[in-house]
This record gives sequence, C-alpha cells and structure tokens, in this order.
Amino acid sequence: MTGQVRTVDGRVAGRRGQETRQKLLDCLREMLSTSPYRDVKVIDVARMAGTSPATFYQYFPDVEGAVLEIAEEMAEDSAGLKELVDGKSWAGKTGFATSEELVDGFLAFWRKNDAILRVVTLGAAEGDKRFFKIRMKVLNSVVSPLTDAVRANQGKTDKTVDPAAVSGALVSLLASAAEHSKAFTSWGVKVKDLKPNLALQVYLGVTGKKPPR
Amino acid sequence: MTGQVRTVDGRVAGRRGQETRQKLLDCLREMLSTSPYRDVKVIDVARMAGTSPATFYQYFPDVEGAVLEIAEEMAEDSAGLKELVDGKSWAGKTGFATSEELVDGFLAFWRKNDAILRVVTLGAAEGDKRFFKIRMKVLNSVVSPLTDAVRANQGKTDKTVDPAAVSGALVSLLASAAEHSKAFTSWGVKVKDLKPNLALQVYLGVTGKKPPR
DNA sequence: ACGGTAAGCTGACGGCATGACAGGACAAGT
DNA sequence: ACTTGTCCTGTCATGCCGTCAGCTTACCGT
Repeated sequence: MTGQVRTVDGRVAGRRGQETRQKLLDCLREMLSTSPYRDVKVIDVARMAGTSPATFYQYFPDVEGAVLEIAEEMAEDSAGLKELVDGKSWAGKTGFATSEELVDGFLAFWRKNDAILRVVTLGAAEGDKRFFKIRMKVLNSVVSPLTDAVRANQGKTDKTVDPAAVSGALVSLLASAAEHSKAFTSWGVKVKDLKPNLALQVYLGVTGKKPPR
Repeated sequence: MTGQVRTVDGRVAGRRGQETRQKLLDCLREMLSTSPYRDVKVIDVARMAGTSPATFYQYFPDVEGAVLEIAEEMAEDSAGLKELVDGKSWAGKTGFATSEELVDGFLAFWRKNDAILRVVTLGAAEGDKRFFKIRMKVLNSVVSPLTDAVRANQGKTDKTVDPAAVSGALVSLLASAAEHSKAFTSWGVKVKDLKPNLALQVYLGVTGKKPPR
C-alpha cells in the first residue's frame, strides 16, 4: 500500500533518511503536546531533533504537512476501536459492561493521542478537508459499528429514532468529553464519576432503556 | 465594570483611538473566519484595517491578546442563552418545544460565533486557563440552568443520575454538533434532521422519558 | 580497494513578521 | 496661532521561513 517514502524533491529515502524523518515526527509530536499549536516552529522541531531546519524541509512541505503525517498514523491506529463495539452484546448487564468498556477504550485512545487530535479537530472545524477526513476515519471506527448496534437494538421499536444520528451524537459526546474532561470537573463531576455517567448515556442511547440495577 | 480602554503603554485611549482599536478587532474577527488560526498574522490584520502593524501593538500585546478580547465580548453575549432554559417548562409537548428552542438557539449562537469559538475551544483544550474560563462562561450560561432543570425533572426519581453530568454532557454534545455539523452530514444525517434529533436527546436527558407523540 | 552515484545534511541567503521606539501628525481646548 | 496630549507610522534589530548550491556520507558494482 504505502509506496516508498520520498523526500520533497522526489528522492527515495533510505535507512538513514527514514530515521531522521521519524525523529523529526517524534519531536514534532512532543512539541505539539507541550506548546500551543500556533507556536510550534520548524526551527524548534529541528533543534530538538538535533538537525537543521533545512533538513525538515527535505521531508515535509511545512509544519502542517508533517502534522498530517502524524495524524494519518494515528488514524490507522484508531481502527482498533472497532473491536470495542463489533460483535458485542447490548443485553442486560453484559450490555452495560459493553458500554463501559467502549467509554473506557475511547477515552483512553483520545487521551493517548490528545495533542494530535486537538490539531485534527481544529483543522476539521476550520473546514480543511484533509483533517476532516482523518477525523471522520477516527470517529467512524466507532460510529459505524455503533450505528448497527443502535439499529439492531432500538431501530425497530421506534421509527422516530435515526440510528446514524444517535450513534453520531454519542460518539461526538465522547470525543467532546475526552477533549474537555476538565470542563466536567469544573461542573463538579468527579473524574471517576465521569466514565459511569457517559456509559449511562451510551447505554441509554443504544438500547433506549435504563440499565439493569 | 470595564474601566477606561488603555493602550499597551498605559495611555488612555480617546475617541479616535477606540475607533481604530475596534476596527482592528473587527478585521481580526474577519481574518479568523477566513483563514486558519495558525496563519493569522498581525501584518494582515493591520493591512486590512488600513493601518500599520505598529498601531496594532499599541492596543494589543499580540494576536492572542486581541483574540481574548473578542472572545470575552462573545462570552458576555452568551449570557442571553440563559433565557433558553430559565423558567421553561419541560412537561409534555411544551417540554419538547422547550428542547427544540434550546437546540435551535444554541446552534444559532455557535454558528454566529463559530470562528472565535473554534479558537477558544482550541485554547481551552491546550490548557490555557484564560480560554478555558471563557469557554466555561459560555457553556455555563446553559449548563447551570439546565442542571437545575434536570434535577427538578428526574433527579428525584433516579438517584444514579448526576444532574450536573447529564446537563454537562448534553451541552457538550450541542457544542460538538455545532462545531462539527458537517460530520453528521457525512453520516447521512440531513441538516434539517439534525436539530430534531438533538432535541430528542436533550428532552430524553432532561426528563428521562420519551417525548409525547 | 576504489571510484561512481545517489542519499543526506547544512550554511547561507533573501524575504517577511515581530515587536520596540522615537518622532511627526493630528485634534481639542485656550 | 499655540499648547498639550493623543494617535499613528517609519525605521530598526531580531528571528523564523523556505530555498539552493554544495559538501559529506553511505552504498554498490567492479
């Protein structure tokens, strides 16, 4: 699938080149999680990687280009989120456990990649198609199986419910909660209470019923 | 409340100065809605305002400082969102209408201020306390009255429900949906179907019941 | 071992944004 | 017209951007 890694001017990158490239990406990732996106400069990334700005431009057109690279890598990784929903049961207590695991897994993924996801979210909101596509890939890895689950569990009983809308809303909520968990703290929701509450919402959304006691 | 408007070096701004300042803010607002936040430069804002970069620095420490100004203005404006919930009934059909109006009003507000809210959201996510505070002010204008509504409507019946968590989750959802409405479109949810679906979620969250037919 | 070839890196440079300052333009009152 | 304080900008030092030519390094065939 992935062809050869190429430099900006078309040369194919060899072993050493790929190492440098990777180091630059790692340093950029680091920078993103420590300073505001707006303040991330090529020269800082290069300095941190122990190389020169010119080298950076050998491998990436600009900061955004490198960020997209990291984001795509992360999006690949997000495919694993499917397993949190695929083939799971939503019946009774098992169902609530499914919900809890989904919330847990999703939040963990988001927290692990929070820096890059912040930038992706911004790019998508600003209307950048490349970032939008990446964001959709991440969300879809949960939204698509979850939509099936909603359809299977309450689609029949209530025709006013649009499974895609419900599933999309639930995942949007999870994303928002993950990105701004601090907001919930400030509303007096303790960190350990956040997950159960989100799990409740998800369970309710999918099944349309209150969870068993 | 707001004392005299002052320049960076401490002089009080007069009539003409305030006009210039305002023009700079307006142009910055415009810039924010047309180009990515990362690419907004002082020199562009100054050019658009028909003045020089030096003038910009007379009134604001940097781009971020000016953005905070705009954001604070917007946050003041958000106080009006309270009226969408305060003193409204959540019973029966009236309740569902309340929910629809809340969704409608909230989305309209967000859309109207989408550019600045994007930046505020980013800043808050990056851990900037000033942006976080502003974001909370906006969200709280809905979250606090909505929490009361949740407590009044289903808090008694179900002790496992944390009103603050539910209310916070609902508003987070609305914010996320407003910022990324395009995502819903891509999930096959038509624009005109989005609002009713969100209204449904809100009604369900507040009352704990399915809406009347 | 040895040259050839392509990959890899960087110094240096023009261009542009930043942020500070001092001095000139301007409005308002006397 | 003169004075005073506000307001704006020309200019400058600094620093980042993005490009290029050219040097160094690694790999490969002979």
